[in-house]
Amino acid sequence: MSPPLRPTRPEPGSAPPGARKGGTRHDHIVEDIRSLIVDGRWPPGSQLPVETELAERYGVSRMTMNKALGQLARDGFLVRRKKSGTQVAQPRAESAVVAIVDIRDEVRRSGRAYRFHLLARRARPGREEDALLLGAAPGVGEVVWLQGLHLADDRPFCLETRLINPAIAEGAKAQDFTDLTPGGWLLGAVPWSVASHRVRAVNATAAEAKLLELAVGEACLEIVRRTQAAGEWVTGVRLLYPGSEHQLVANFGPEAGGGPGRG
Amino acid sequence: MSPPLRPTRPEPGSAPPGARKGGTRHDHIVEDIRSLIVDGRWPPGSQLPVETELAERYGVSRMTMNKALGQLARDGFLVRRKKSGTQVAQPRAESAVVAIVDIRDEVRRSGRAYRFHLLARRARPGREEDALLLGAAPGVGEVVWLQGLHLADDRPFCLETRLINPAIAEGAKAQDFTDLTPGGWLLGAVPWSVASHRVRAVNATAAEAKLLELAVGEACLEIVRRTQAAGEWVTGVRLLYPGSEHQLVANFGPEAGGGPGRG
DNA sequence: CGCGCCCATATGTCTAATCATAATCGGCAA
DNA sequence: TTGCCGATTATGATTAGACATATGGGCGCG
Repeated sequence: MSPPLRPTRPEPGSAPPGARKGGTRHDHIVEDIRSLIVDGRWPPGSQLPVETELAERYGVSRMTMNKALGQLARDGFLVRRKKSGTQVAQPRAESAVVAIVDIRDEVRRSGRAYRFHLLARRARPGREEDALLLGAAPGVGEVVWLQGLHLADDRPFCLETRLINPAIAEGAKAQDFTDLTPGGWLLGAVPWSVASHRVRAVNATAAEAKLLELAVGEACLEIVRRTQAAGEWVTGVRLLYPGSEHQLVANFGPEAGGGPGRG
Repeated sequence: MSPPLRPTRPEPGSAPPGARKGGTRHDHIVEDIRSLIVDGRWPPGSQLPVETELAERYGVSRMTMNKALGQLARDGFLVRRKKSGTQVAQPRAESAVVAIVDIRDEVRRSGRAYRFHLLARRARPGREEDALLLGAAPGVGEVVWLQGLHLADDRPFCLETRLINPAIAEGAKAQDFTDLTPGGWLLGAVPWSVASHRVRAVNATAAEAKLLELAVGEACLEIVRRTQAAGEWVTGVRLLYPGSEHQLVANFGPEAGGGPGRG
């Protein structure tokens, strides 16, 4: 069950108390310990010295050490239990997180020119098939349906099909989406959003293939995002990427922690 | 650009100082403010009272309030800048995180019986094509190559192709994978792992389609995971899911935060 | 009127101290 | 030997106080 060698009381490797140059003290400590763990110098399951001793070794107060250890625990690198002390966490599952980023940023980051081309827009009553995009029936009210193409260097990059709740996102009927993307506009117009995502692989239909300039049946990455605000649905969108064009990438440590920025 | 109504100094809604029942004080405050934000009562961009005032209203010290606000800022709900004070964050991008979970857990959670069927295993010198799975050349040493099928109720669920570094993962040549999955075995045998993931949509080749009992060319979700330990590659794996079978789901708040557990 | 300096201010960080909580360890008794 | 119970101990939470730092706005000078 357990590897042959597993130390029990690791030393805080190369951590001379006065050797930091930038950042705050507990940030420095967090980075130091994180590297010790990721590099394998502190294997999972190994016991850390007690808080007071670590604080002494790093030359900080127990509170500062506590903050650093608490952060590492919150990020999934450490497991802390009363009395038992602090241990390096075991990698729990082959889980990961994948970031889905904004399309415009994505295109621009790849050094290509971004453009959005609105293909169609209609205001119509909600239908039953809309539930596919929204997860639930849109209700009796009117919805705004639209379809557009995200272009990278004027070549198709992603096909967007979207439903907007005009009751919440006013102006959706009037908004000109020739330059601004519906997503970007909504982000500015709607107060808040909680969303759920679904990622699948699908074969391109004839219509989709034509718009994306693909062969019929080519594998595409489908991302469906449903956004809510204050309990009401705001928008449902289906993004279709050619499989050859797009990929989701994640680099991560033990659990999922760390995250994008760190403040 | 901005919504018509946007309060500037919101009140800490239903937060009487003595009305908490469980959890710690700053956890309670975090939950309270989070709900205020998610419910839309504190719209993005609105200014919060200063730390000292909030601390007074909640009946805690500034340190505790600071901890709560710092946590909310770390999770992306708030933006804090010196002098300017604390504001509710604008939803910055249409970004999300998607969790990739362990296959066995995944199958079992869907109520089906899980089984792994090893198709082939070979120990051979590293080749140049292995870089596709590992990101870099495997070096001069020997590698263990294997292919197997994850079955749900004895029907193909996922095709796994894997390379293992036997120098690190000893026993890879001898291990019997008829019941235990290679991924599960590696997690127990190898001390630590840092991994990178890539998710794409691909069309099934003839060989893949036959193994997964699909039509040739059917869209599949491809997940490539490269795992390292102590700077050395441990394993590279390619998981191929039929697009109709598999989907990745994410539910999330404003940025990516919140995460799995919080305690 | 415009530019730049200065300071009030709000957050950021850190400390020492105290109380709370939980879990382990060891002793004691049945 | 076994089981229970309390003492020990390590983390967790919280507080008041102090200093650091950045910055936005006001004020003065050119």
